[in-house]
Amino acid sequence: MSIEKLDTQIRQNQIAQAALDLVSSQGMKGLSVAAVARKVGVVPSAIYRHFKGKDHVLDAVLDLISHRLIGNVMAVREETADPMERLRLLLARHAHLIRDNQAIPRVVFSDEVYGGNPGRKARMHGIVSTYLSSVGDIVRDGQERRMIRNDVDPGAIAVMFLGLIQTPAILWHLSGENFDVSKQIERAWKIFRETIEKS
Amino acid sequence: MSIEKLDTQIRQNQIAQAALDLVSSQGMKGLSVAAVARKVGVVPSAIYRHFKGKDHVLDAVLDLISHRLIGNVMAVREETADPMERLRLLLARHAHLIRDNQAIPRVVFSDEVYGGNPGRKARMHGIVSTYLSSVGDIVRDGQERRMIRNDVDPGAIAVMFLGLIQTPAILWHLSGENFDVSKQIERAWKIFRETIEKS
DNA sequence: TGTACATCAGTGAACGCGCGTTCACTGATGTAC
DNA sequence: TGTACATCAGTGAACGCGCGTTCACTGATGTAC
Repeated sequence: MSIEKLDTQIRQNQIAQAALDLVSSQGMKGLSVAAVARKVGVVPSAIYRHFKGKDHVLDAVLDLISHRLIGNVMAVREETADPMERLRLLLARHAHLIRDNQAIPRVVFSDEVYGGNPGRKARMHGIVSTYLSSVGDIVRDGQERRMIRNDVDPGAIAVMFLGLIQTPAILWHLSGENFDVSKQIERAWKIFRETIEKS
Repeated sequence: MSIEKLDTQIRQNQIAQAALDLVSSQGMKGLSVAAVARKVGVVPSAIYRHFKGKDHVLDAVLDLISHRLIGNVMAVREETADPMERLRLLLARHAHLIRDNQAIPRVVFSDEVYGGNPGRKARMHGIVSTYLSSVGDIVRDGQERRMIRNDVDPGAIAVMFLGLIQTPAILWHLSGENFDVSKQIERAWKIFRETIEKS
């Protein structure tokens, strides 16, 4: 057996990504040190060369999720300057993100963050809050530019916005990936758009 | 130690309720046979007199959740005949339900139903679908009575409706129960109402 | 350019804990006589 | 009304499995000379 050695930094990235993939495909119970190691092509105990323990691997997964969310916001900011268009694109991106990374809802609702370690829960709260703030910023910008009605709180809009995707995402998975997310999102967006757009 | 014997039916109810409470307070990892037994006041192995195994206890929890949801729909149907008012009341009831039973999102997203046993996942899908159908029925009724605009699909409205609650519920928990769910729901409902109401 | 050495990623065996489940038993409860 | 018996809920010890983690080791890699 040829033993290949790689830098800790490379391994950390590989391990975090492998962990995220495992959670996406098999849920939190699929996130075992052994499974991560197998996926990376290494023996379980080798994981401890790069992470202090399983908990730290999970923290790295939170980092990945955080980066994905922030990345989507930055991407739509570059794609267009129109606030309404930014929201529409972000909606589509978020839908894709959750589809590709089913890990996200699973991690958010897992015992490990939802119920366990208070620090991790706070961290997840920070991630979600940051994301909502970004959405709120887009809305506020739209209000200032008189494109979005300004008798509504940007934060409230942001929360509703996120709600547009969550339920379809759940239905999509529960239905065995049969639920038509695109169609639902399209319909919901149409209604949502009329609602908040300045007439 | 005085040994008290109770009917299987009574015990099954006690066990299911204890299990639901445990998940609400400690998450899915708190749902151990030992913990359930302790809560009921019995030794772990006694659980097996009333359930074939832990999986069947979880199934009983699904039953409870299903009944709670259906119960809310039936309740608002009795409270008023006005479709719009029914939706408003259901929204409030659902918010309370999730607050009191944090088990609901945790169970829905748990590996046990979200990823594991396909039968259980299908069952959860049935529960959610039934609930959404009920909401859709209320919407359709409103459309037929010309109180809700009929250029929108009742099902799409139902999904959006559920989305109004889900995100606030998550934020409420992640924030350490600091997020003001009532305020968000109130604002969101106001916007949602204007949107779907026939003008 | 080649060699000796320090560093550290990777290995494999072993551990200990939590937890679901089994099983032979005990003794409370309700019923038939 | 009282007694014998069948039923079955409750007990406690024991098991086996999965899994996170530890530890002494091996040997690949890069560097100093």
